[in-house]
Amino acid sequence: MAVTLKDVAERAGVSTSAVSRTFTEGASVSHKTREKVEKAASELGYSPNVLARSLTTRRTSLIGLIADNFQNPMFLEVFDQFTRSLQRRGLRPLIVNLSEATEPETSVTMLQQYSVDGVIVASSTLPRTFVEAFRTAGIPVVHSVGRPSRAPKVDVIGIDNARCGAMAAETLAARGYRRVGFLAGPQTATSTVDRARGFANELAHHHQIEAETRFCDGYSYAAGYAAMRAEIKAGPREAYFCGDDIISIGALSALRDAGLSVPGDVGLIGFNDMEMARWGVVDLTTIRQPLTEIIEASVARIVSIVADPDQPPEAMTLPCELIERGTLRPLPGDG
Amino acid sequence: MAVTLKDVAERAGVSTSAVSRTFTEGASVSHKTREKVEKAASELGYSPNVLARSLTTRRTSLIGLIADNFQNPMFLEVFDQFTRSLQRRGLRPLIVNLSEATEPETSVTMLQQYSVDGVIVASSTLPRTFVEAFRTAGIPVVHSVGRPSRAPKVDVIGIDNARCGAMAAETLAARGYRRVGFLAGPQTATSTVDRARGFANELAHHHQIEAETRFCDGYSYAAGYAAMRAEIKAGPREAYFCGDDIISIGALSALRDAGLSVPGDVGLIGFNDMEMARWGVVDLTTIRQPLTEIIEASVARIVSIVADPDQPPEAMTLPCELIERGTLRPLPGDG
DNA sequence: CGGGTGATTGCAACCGGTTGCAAGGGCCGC
DNA sequence: GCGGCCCTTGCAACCGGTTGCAATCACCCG
Repeated sequence: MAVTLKDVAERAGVSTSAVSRTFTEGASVSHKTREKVEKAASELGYSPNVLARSLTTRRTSLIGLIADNFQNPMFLEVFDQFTRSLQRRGLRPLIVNLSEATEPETSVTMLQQYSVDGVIVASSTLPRTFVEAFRTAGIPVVHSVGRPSRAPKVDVIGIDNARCGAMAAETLAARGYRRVGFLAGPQTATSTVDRARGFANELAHHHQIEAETRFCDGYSYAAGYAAMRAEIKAGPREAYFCGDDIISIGALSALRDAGLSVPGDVGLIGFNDMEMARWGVVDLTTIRQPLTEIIEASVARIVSIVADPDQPPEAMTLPCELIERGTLRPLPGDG
Repeated sequence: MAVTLKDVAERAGVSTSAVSRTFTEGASVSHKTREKVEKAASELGYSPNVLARSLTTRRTSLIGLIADNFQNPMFLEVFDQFTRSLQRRGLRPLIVNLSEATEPETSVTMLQQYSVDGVIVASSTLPRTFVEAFRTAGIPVVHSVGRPSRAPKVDVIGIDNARCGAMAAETLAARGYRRVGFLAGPQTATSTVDRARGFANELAHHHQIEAETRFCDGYSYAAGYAAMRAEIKAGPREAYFCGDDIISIGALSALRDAGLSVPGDVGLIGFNDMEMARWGVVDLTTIRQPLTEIIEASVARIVSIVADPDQPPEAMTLPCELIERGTLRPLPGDG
């Protein structure tokens, strides 16, 4: 059916090695042979079978891309950037949607069966052990949007979540909010735990501020909406730090549905600065996570590990910044 | 490095064929041999190399999934559902992000090199010829969210865009709007052209209604926002049919930013019924595209074609329905 | 013109599996 | 106890490539 190396070799009147070499960068082929082969190949419409090649070269250019959150629109940006970045380097993303099953073994086995060159885990909620399972299996892996630590067991690229929590706390404090809350992500997500810790630690310096945390079921609109409904029922606080922009938007909707205004009645500060935060109907004050940089670094890192697997794992922490928009009241004396 | 068939065979004291057969459904192996092999395999942590196997079986379980719009949050739902649906059937999605280059040859060659079993093109904007290139190359292909037609050259699963355009027109007419507009997608997208035609044809029955079409740069928030800005500048119409929910949301934001209320000053009806349309801050009246059904049917179809490639291509048209929310004024006499 | 050099080439083994075929083995009935 | 049948099993060829090695070739120099 498909045209093979042998077909080309026959047509060009050379050995299969010659053909193979024509398609292998840096192999020794004379100009004349190359011409004959290329002519035959293009007449036949030949292109080498990457999978067969991978058997001997031990390179598939396949990269497993694992994600577990398809409810958060930010992940479309994540996919867009990852797929583009990988493609630009000639790599192919093999997607694993982890929404259904989360045992590491399944994913490890599956990606092993496909001989992926490496794996990128793009999740801030998956446990560290999940990611480590790949390294244990000898598959190069990078944890993107993960939780950096000292002496990490796998490569991690992410942000200082505790620092970000503190940043949110400072921001709320500076605006004079006294009764504040943290609408956190799921309690099992390390990112949430760190943000909560940073938030609480910073607020400990501000004795007049009283804070409370409520965990959401997930990083999703529905979870944010439900959490804010519960808050409203219990009597809402003055302002909330939300563990993710999408939670903010859920909360924002719940507030508006309840006839409360933002930032008039309640202030909100989100996290991520996804594209929707900029939308006029949302206009969310938030803490920006440098997504593009994280993704670019993750891809660069996996490429580097694939090329030289014996590198010790590193943690890379990228800086976040406050993006002020319209969901918090202005700084006192600011107009 | 990795453990192979041969390692297992040696350890189990059997031939490689025996091992291969234990891992092949329906092959003839005695209970005793199978036990020995399974024991050895699990001790060694063996799992067969799918790529090597594919060389002889001619099946990779790889399905190319091509998309060209990562600006529209609806596509996260599309990815979620496609990846899950494929995984459920033991298939692996190989993503191609077409945002950068759109020559069919590149994608065809690339997917051919990876011996994908089939390809799903998930786009309502890519030209038909793009999809047909796969069939020409002998790769099973399904055009999902495409434009069904009589005697299609490739399998297509989609909706009746003209009918949907008409539905939008009827809806606006019934609510007594007189000066209406269509904020269309890109002029090159067949989906847009069909919707525009249906919209215009239906309005032709309503002589008192005056309509106009404005094409957007793409199915994105930014495009919708910009288009509505231009409309406002030119003096906005009473209501708009938007070629996509995301365009509606862009338009909605532009209207609110300009101090206009929806549906008080301007009415909006969208298209797709993506999840965000349900959000409180959006609450968009829209025409629902049966995404889940389209995706499920697309996957079922590609599986069927892969199993039996000689089927003539079919077009499948699924029904849409009006979802009434809060961005159009009520029907006259409706309260 | 012979020997030496480096570039080019083909052979054959190999990558990790599958599978047609024929031989071997167990079990049955007679 | 024997022949026959069917289930198991291993051999070896093959899937579509790559690559070490040795042979060949062209060319240069003395």
